[in-house]
Amino acid sequence: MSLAVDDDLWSAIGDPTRRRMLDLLLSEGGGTATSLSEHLPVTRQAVAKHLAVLDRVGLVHVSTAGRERRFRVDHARLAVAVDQMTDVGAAWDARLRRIRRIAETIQRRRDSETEKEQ
Amino acid sequence: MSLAVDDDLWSAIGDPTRRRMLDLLLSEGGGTATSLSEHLPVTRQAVAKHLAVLDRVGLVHVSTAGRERRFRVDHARLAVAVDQMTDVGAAWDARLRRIRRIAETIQRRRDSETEKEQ
DNA sequence: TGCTTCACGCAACCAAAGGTTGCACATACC
DNA sequence: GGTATGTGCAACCTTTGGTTGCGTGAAGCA
Repeated sequence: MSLAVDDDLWSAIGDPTRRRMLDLLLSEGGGTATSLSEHLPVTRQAVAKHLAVLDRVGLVHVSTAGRERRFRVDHARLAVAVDQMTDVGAAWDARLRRIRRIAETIQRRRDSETEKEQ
Repeated sequence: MSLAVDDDLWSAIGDPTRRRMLDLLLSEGGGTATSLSEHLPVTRQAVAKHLAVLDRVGLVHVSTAGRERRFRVDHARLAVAVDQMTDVGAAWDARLRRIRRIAETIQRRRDSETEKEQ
């Protein structure tokens, strides 16, 4: 059960605004702080801070073109993040499934015992 | 592509400490603020605050027994959270997959054109 | 009964994160 | 040159995750 999750990467995609930013960057094939802020309920400065966070954990990369700074998603890195999410989800799912199975076993055993008593 | 994620629920499981708390509560079938804090690198008070957050979004429930307040995981609610994680992961995975497929198509087209030129 | 122990809750306080406004600066465009 | 626009930087505010300190009430024991 490899719950060795990269907390930095996880908390980077944990923020709702940053998740939406990644969505936008993916669907539009890149963007700037200004262009992203136009599709989000926060200011350009807030977006810029989030982009800095995403850049620090390697989820996006910058390329300066004139007075623009265009960001695009690092697909490989995002894939790693997706894997981590899937892993955590699968681990919990398995655990819940196991607990339920045990509960059902106990219930069956109890049923058969009341049957004997009758 | 239902990216209608419950931000409260998501950010509840977004915190690393809270994720570990849920792990502990699941594996030990419940616990108190004090018992959890013994397995975590934070104080009982910090754990208590996290438990309040988890309680607010319905991921755990309390039952008072004497001077103890025992918490246990709401399995159904956690399953919802797991579903959301899986959904987001699947959405991004699909998007990455589609982009890669398009890129490959373009590459193939380019290859066949250079072939013609020769 | 009375004293001690232990789980909790509450309040004050602190640092980091997410957000805002305001302003200075550089590049593009007329 | 002058104006518009994309950025960066700084100050500031609020929320959140964390701490310490202290008061209280139920359990357990002399």
